[in-house]
Amino acid sequence: MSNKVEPATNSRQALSERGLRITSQRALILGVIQREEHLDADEVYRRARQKQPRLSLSTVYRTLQMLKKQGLVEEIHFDEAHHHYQVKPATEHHHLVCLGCGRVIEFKYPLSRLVKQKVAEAKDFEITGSEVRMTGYCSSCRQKENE
Amino acid sequence: MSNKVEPATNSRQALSERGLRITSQRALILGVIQREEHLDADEVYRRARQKQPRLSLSTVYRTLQMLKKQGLVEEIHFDEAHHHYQVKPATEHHHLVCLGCGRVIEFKYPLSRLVKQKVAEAKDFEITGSEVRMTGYCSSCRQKENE
DNA sequence: CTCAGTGCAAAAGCTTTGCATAATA
DNA sequence: TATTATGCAAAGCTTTTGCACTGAG
Repeated sequence: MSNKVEPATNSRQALSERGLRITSQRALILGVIQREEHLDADEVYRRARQKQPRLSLSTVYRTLQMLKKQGLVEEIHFDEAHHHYQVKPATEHHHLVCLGCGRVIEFKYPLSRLVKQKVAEAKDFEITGSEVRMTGYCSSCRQKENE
Repeated sequence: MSNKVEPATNSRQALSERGLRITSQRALILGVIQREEHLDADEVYRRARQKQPRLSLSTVYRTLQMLKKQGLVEEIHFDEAHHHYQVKPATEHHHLVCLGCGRVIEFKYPLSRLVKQKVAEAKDFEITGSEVRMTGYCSSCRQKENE
């Protein structure tokens, strides 16, 4: 009950505490990625432009990069040539990427906390983010192959 | 003792079994990535060109992509805009990427076999590759920050 | 001999950057 | 008002592709 705060509020606070300005563009972009997970830059752009048509793609890139640097957003890597973004999720989940159809399936991965701790200790490394990404073939793609 | 074969031989076999030609370029590229881990395409290119100056960068990209499709090579994703490659390692290891200095630290991760099995069952997914990537700050970067 | 693979050059993304303008604190 | 952030356009990267030629099988 103590630190259950509206995430948008949280992020705004984090920004202004660090002397960063809260512009309408940043608020909008933050809203978009809070509403929907692992969008790429262009998808964020297209959604945001519906509310603010003069928004530029460079602002999207700059904002995403800034949020990443501030630790508010994670960059995730599917098999493609570009990056996807998500606000740091409260309940950690990771990704299964199908090499056949490109579909991305999420899975919860509760062991990671333990693993993180062990790795952090062993390597004297402060871990701020983690991504588990597995590739393979989903059931429907395997079926197709056997026809 | 039974299936401990020279990896290069292994890969060549795998290719010819699938009706793919073994050209001097492919042999060379395979050799390069067997000798050194997580190189990016351009690094592979530069090393390979020392032995075969007429090699083209497109061939490197095409070969790496083909080897990935054949499951002989894994694509790994550091924080940069391009991909790195490694032959599928016998002893699985993953990566810790320092956001301060960019250094990449490897770590062994024995739990993954178990996790893979569980995830594969739960999601009905055939897993062919996995990558665990953690980001954060290494000890020397943390020290610098506290000075 | 045939067709898969290569080299070259050009195209096609995604992402970054310079600079003048606009907006926040 | 003093900066910081934005928009636009152009540049910069990595990666992909078309096409004629070469070489493995």
